[in-house]
Amino acid sequence: MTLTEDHTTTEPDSKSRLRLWLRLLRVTRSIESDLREKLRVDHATTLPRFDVMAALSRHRSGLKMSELSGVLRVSNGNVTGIIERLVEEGHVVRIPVKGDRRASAVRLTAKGEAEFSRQAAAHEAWIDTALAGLDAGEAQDMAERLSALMTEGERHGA
Amino acid sequence: MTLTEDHTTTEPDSKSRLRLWLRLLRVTRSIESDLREKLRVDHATTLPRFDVMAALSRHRSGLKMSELSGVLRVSNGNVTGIIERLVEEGHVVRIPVKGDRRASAVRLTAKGEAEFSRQAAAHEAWIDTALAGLDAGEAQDMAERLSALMTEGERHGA
DNA sequence: CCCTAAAACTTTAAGCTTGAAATAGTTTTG
DNA sequence: CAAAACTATTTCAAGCTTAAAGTTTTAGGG
Repeated sequence: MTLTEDHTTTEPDSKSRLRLWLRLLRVTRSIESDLREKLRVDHATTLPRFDVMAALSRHRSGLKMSELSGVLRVSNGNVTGIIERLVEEGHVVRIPVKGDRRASAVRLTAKGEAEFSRQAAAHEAWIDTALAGLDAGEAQDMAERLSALMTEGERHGA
Repeated sequence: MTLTEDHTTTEPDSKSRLRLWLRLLRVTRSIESDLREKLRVDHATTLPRFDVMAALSRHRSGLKMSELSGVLRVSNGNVTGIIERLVEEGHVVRIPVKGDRRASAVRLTAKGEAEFSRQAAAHEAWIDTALAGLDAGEAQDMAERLSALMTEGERHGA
């Protein structure tokens, strides 16, 4: 169907895509795994906890549990457990939602905010190192192609 | 330091890289999550199980437990549990390693091979759909950049 | 031979994750 | 207004994941 078809070997596009997928998986898993280790060793935390704090950091006024699981695209029950630990650590507080006794919202404490800014700085520096092999132009280029993918797929009502 | 620096806004490269990282994470997580669901619903299995079977499918003569965890880059204990379930399902068998009573190797059964080829076909088709937004050229391009990243980082002795 | 170090695994504790079932509180309807 | 339908969240069971500790076997000296 494509005009740029190679009629000699004619490897189906699905092969290139599969290869890309495997590489995508390898790269993100590798970086993610290093990231987890850094968070564990240097900050005594985990990636899921970091993700939750990042979300709360972008919403200083707090988020309801359901909003949080919506933003992070994870299950409700999942968030319950993570918040439980963040509350124990004193990084997050629960606040009742006025007018609805079923719901409760969560917000970073001062301690949580302070801790998160340290973590976020380290995180950004670390990602910069991990992706140092790409210059800003390449990075932007890839980011655009990826977001094109996302809007096309349009899954999960992103 | 770069010659292509923009002296007006001068956003640091780390910002582009961070954005790329977040998008990378979003895309792979989204696809992975759909993949998990497909495997669960259509094939009554999980991504880790699929990964193990894929590795064994590429090594028909079998792999020792340690080789398997090496190939998959996961911990030893992890593989133990997954193999346990694959054995229960009859998709994999353990074979003693002659000359070393500590070790044991694993291999796909006939049933395992048959089941895996069904799964692999569905998997490739599904990835093809998920990445349909990229043509073969773009896919190859991205794949190359990613592998450059991997060899540079050279982490975990890849 | 014996003793110690290393190797190949398995087990364990703790945390993440999901989908499904259970709770509790709200809203809609007849 | 009471029953039914719906929402927000938690609880549960099962599986994945890791690091650390424990087991069994092998390999190397002495």
